[in-house]
Amino acid sequence: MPPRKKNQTVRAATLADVGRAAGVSAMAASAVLNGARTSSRISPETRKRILKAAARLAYRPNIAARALANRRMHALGVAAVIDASELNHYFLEVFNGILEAAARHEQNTTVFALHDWDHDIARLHGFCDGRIDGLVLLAPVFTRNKTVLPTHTPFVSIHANGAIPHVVNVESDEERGAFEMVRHLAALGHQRIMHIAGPAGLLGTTRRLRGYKQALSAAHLPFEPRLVITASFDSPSGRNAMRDWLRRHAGEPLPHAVFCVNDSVAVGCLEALAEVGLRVPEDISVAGFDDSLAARTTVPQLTTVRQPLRAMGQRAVELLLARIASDTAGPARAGKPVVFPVDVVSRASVGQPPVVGRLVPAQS
Amino acid sequence: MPPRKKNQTVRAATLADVGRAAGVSAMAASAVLNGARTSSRISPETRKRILKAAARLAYRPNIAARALANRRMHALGVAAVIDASELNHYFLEVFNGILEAAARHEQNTTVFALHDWDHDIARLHGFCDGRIDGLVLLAPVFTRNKTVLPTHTPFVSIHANGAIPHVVNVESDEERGAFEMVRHLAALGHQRIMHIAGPAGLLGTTRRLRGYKQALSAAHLPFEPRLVITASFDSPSGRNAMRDWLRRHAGEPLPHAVFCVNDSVAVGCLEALAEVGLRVPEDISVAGFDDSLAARTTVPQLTTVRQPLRAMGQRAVELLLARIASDTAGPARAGKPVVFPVDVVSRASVGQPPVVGRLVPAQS
DNA sequence: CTGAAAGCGCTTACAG
DNA sequence: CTGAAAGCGCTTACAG
Repeated sequence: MPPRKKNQTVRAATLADVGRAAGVSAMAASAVLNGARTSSRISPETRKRILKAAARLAYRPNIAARALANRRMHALGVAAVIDASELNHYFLEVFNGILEAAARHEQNTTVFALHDWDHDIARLHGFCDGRIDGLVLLAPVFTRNKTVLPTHTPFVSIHANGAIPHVVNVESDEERGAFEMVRHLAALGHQRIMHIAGPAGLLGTTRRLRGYKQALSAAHLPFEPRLVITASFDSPSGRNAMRDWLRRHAGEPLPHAVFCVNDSVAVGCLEALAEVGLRVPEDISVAGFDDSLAARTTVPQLTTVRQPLRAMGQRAVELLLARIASDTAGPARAGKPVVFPVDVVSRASVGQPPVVGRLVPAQS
Repeated sequence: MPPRKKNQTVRAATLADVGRAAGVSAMAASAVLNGARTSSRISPETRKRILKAAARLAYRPNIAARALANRRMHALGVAAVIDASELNHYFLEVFNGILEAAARHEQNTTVFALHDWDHDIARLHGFCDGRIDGLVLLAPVFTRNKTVLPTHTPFVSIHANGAIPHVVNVESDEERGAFEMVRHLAALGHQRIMHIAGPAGLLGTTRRLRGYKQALSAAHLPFEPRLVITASFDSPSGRNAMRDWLRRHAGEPLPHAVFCVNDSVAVGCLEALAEVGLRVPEDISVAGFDDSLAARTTVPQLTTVRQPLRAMGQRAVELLLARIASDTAGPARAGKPVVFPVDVVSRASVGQPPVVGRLVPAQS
């Protein structure tokens, strides 16, 4: 019986090994292989010898050692809550942007999954232990008065739910997005425009509601409080909210359109309308916000507001790298958020209002 | 004018700093703060002094230094192609599982985004430079004969498209999933069951097709080659494939059901059917595979095959950690893939076959 | 119970 | 053009 191949992990080659093999110092090898300093200081022949030895030994620089010597990990962190299935698409888009930008700048990306921002603040501190050079906070929601962030690490946030001291926030013009959408609906002739708002107290909810109100006023449409209802950010809550409203208002005039706080809620809204036999957009139009994956897979596809999530992720990384390079964890340009524009994306869920006003169907 | 607050990043405190502040050696501080070795070797009072000093200085261990000393980064890598929007949901689910398991074992997770497995093999080598202790290959597709993976790093793959030497693969029983789905359709009375297959040459395509054929045969249904068409894994290709087929077979008997290679293709199939006025599931049933996000947002929702993606991600991490602990990069249990069971998830897109056989509608 | 020493693998000055 | 030395911040033996 042949001896079993053990295939034990062999110690990886070091610069010293390479130097020895090439008959030079580890230093010379360093200059050639990882040389920040011009490797022109090494003679061409020596250089070739070193390169050959490195190839033969399959030399790979040890990142930890380099990081220790340089005091830079060339790694960025991303802290996010990503369990909630409803945020998946949001996370993925932004995350892709982050990865792209990080890769372009030869930075690693480490992901820290949180469950709850307030609760996990200690873990957040734990991440800032030299393994990353800076941290992107993805949609952080700190509700406590004074949340203390680690001081030795530069931060950038995306869609922060409120200003965080010393942290630049990357956000989109949600208020304008809501405004444009509702203006779009009004321009099509919709007059009774309903809004399914998000949970109270969140910045996104407030901004989108504000845009809705302003657009109504700009279109000289009355603001009717009973046309504003509340949901969470997920589709079941959207479905329930809409279902509920329909039940209570049977026999009354049907809204011409519903502007939902996000796409998931809009999906729930579509379901509730389908349940009572209302057709979208023939009987009633529905609009969302986010342009998530869901927006393109519903039937009909959702008219919605698109935020340039990928670009926002990229921008966050660039801001963060600038912050790291400038070596300040402090308020480089704090308080001045970077705001991205948004677009209305027209799809099939929004059409003309019906010529003959419809009523809310009686429930079975 | 007050002097501008510069807020320069101050050097983070080290063990030496803490030791000095507490009047002990760095070593004593190490034992108390990061102590693998019982910190009982430090007297309670000293211990308290050290803890207090550490808190005052906001001491954080430097991960790079620790990694260098330990030769272990406590970090895992995940290499994946994640741009393709169609893989998003797949990636997210698995990734969540990976993050959970990694966090449970106090491991970091670093993501390496690839564009193409064959092409990026050099970058893959580049990642294995001491920054991670092991690497999860997510759905790798190597098409070259001999792909050489780095030798000093343990690997685990998920859904590898073919065996990779020395790498344990975590996969699901796709063949059985396809079999069960088609058997389910046949049991409902569907006889003419169409299959929209994936691109040729991929393992997933082959396995699902094989399950389809076996189920037909088990149900004593004839295998009709013209009922098998090919698409990619995305919905536009699914739509086109179905559209095309309908166009060519106008006036012929309509299939009772369509089993699609994945949910995205099923979404495209739904669209093509809707275009010609066919109702799902009244006129024809449609089934997918994957139970992706799309499966729950279509109208009607998709009957599909669920793979336990999250659990598979977790398992991959556990296998990888075992491999790392055993300190072998070699074939610990190579060649023996870990196979997860799959389930048929019943939703509204599959119903009874129509009592009166329908014909493929003539195209406008 | 505690400390001085050596080493992890790399860099960056500083000498030749 | 090249090398010996010191240091990044932590650990792990080894002495007291």
